Amino acid sequence: MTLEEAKQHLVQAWGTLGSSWGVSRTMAQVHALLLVSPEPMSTEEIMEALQISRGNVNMNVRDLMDWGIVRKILKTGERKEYFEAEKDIWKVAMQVAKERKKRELEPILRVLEEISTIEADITDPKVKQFAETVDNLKKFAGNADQSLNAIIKAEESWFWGGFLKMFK
Amino acid sequence: MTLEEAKQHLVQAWGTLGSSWGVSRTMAQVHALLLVSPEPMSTEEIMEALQISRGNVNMNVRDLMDWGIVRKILKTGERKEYFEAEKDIWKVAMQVAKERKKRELEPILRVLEEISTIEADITDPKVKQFAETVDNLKKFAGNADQSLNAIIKAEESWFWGGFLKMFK
DNA sequence: GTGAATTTTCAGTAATTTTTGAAAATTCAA
DNA sequence: TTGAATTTTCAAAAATTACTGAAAATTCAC
Repeated sequence: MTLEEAKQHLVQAWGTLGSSWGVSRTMAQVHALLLVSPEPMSTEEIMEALQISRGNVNMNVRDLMDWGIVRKILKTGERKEYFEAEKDIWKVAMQVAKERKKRELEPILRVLEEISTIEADITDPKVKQFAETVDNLKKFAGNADQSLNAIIKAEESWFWGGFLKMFK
Repeated sequence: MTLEEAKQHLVQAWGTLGSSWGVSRTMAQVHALLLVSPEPMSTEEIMEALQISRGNVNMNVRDLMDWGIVRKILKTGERKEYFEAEKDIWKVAMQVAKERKKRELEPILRVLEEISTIEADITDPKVKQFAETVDNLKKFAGNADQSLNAIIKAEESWFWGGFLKMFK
C-alpha cells in the first residue's frame, strides 16, 4: 500500500465513522485529511483532494474551527489561508467531549429539570412511574456530566493530568 | 405541566438528542415513548402516539430490538405484539456502548491496522508523520476499546460491578 | 484609495435518508 | 385447511440534509 492509498483509506473510513456519530461525512473527511497532512492545507488543496466545492470546504472548515479542532494558519506575505488540525488525538477527543457536553448534555439536563416540575397526583401509579424514569434519566445524565467535568478538569491541571497519562 | 405534556416534551427532546448522535429522530422518539410508558405498547398505539405509519413503527421497533434495548412482549390469548423498553438506563447505556463498540470502534481499528502495513521509506518525513498519526489513532482507539471492555466486564461481574454503583 | 486576490454567503439544486402505504407474507384460532 | 388478524417488505414519495457555484463582501499589497 502506498502512502497516498493509505491516506485515502483513512479519510474514507473517518468519513464513514463520522456519519455514524452525527457528523457529516464531508466534515469528517476534511478533518481526517488535515489530520494526516504534514503541512497546513489551503482551501484549494482541500477542494482538489476531496473533489468538493469551495463553499463546501469553507463551511466545513469553519465548523471544524467552531469545534476547536482545526486552526487557521496565516503565512506571512501570503493572502491565502491555510488550515491545520490538532494532531494530539487526546486533545481532539477532549475538545469534542467538551463541546458535545455543552451542546447536547446540558440542554437535555435542562429539559429533564423542567419536566420534573410536573404537577400531578404522585399517588397515581402512572405519574409515579413516569417521575421515576425521569429521575433515573436525571441521575444518569447528571453523573455523566460530573464525570466529564472531572476528566476535563483533570486534563487542565498539571497535577491530576498525570493520572490520565495511562490512558493517553 | 400535565403528565401528557411532560411525556411529549421528553419524547421530543429525546428525538432531537438522537439525531445529534446518528440515530434517526423517529427511532429515538419510539424509544422515549416506550421508556415512559408504564405498559408495553402495541404497534397501533405507537402509530397513534407519534402519528407515523405502520411500516415506520415496524422498522424502528425492529432496529431498537437489534440494539437490545426494546423487547417484544406477547400477551397470552392475543395475536397482537406489544413492545417495552429496558427501563434501567444504565443497562441501556451499556448495551448501546457494547453495540457501538462492535459496529464502529472495531471496524475502524481494523482499518487502522491495515493501514499500518504501508510499505514505504520510513526516513521520508512525510511517511514518518503519517505513520505517527496512525499510530496515535491506534493507541487511542485501542485504549478506548480496552476501557469499554473493562466496564462491560465489570458490569457483568457481581464483584467488580460493585464499583460501578457509585456511578449508577 | 484601488483593485486583484481571497473568503463568505446563500438561493437553488442535488443527494441522501426517512417515511408511507399497500401488497405480500405469516400466523394462528377455529 | 381456511381466512381473518397481524406483521413484514419494499418501491415510490416526501422530507431532510448537504453541496454547488456564482455573486457579494472582505482583505490587503501596491
